[in-house]
Amino acid sequence: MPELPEVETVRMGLVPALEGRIITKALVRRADLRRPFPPRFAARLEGQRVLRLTRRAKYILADLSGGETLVIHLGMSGRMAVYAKGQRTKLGNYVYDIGPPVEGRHDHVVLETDAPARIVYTDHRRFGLMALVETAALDDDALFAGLGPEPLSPAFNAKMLTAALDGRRTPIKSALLDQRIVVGLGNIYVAEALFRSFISPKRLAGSLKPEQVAALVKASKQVLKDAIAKGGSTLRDHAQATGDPGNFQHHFQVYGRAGKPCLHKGCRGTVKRITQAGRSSFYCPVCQK
DNA sequence: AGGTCAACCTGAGCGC
DNA sequence: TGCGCTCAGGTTGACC
Repeated sequence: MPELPEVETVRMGLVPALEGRIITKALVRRADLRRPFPPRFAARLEGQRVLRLTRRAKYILADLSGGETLVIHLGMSGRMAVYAKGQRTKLGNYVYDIGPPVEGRHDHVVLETDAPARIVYTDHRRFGLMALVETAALDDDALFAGLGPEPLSPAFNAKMLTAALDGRRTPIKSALLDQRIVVGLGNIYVAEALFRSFISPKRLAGSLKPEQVAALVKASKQVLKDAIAKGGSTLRDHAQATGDPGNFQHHFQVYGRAGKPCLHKGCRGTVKRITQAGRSSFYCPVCQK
């Protein structure tokens, strides 16, 4: 599912239910996702107050009053949905109501807070993860050490990206997916950012001209901002914390548009789909060089 | 060292 | 109705 805009959308939706609230109950319905849940996971969450809810890369971070941070990754298909007390919400095939513990087959974690609210983590592919890390040592944890800068921060700029791409013989598509270079971009937004900057995904990372690097930085920031404003992109699984789908999929300019006309003004090209590093890339061979 | 690729897992969609 | 195949917002470890 989620690249930065989807994770950020979910995080913002969780704030009213979690930030400043006490986790009154935690239910963990299986032993693992992509990795095992931490030992005594539910017990370490219950009674904790969530001091703040932030995001780093594609991880949601909940700093807890006891000094640990709950780290959540949504993998490819993870969702987190909030149900306020007394509110009935239809999500997929299931109807939830706070009170009776009715969950679907892939609802792996349920948190309740004194908001009051119930938060349900759903992930049918189980590529997500949850971890507990000492807040003070967060940056040193293996999950975060070595991550590149946040794409929407000033730390992600042309100078920095030029240095990171220097000498790299991997396609620019692969380089941008590498979270050690810059975090948050995934298959969709890399395609969109390259399209907006007229750069072919096949170009070797180290071969970009300075003005192309600058354009890529600018386009990356802009497409991520645009997508956040639309609640992210829903292909299949992404949902905002309300359960509603995102809207940015209606604004894709190349992703998923193979065989359709290039949308760049004056370009008569046709969008092409190729496979790079085992994943689909979409681009216009005519105007993306 | 740097780069590519399969593996993790389930479900949806398609052709036959 | 069902089977087999392909594909899907990510990350990682094994391999060249």
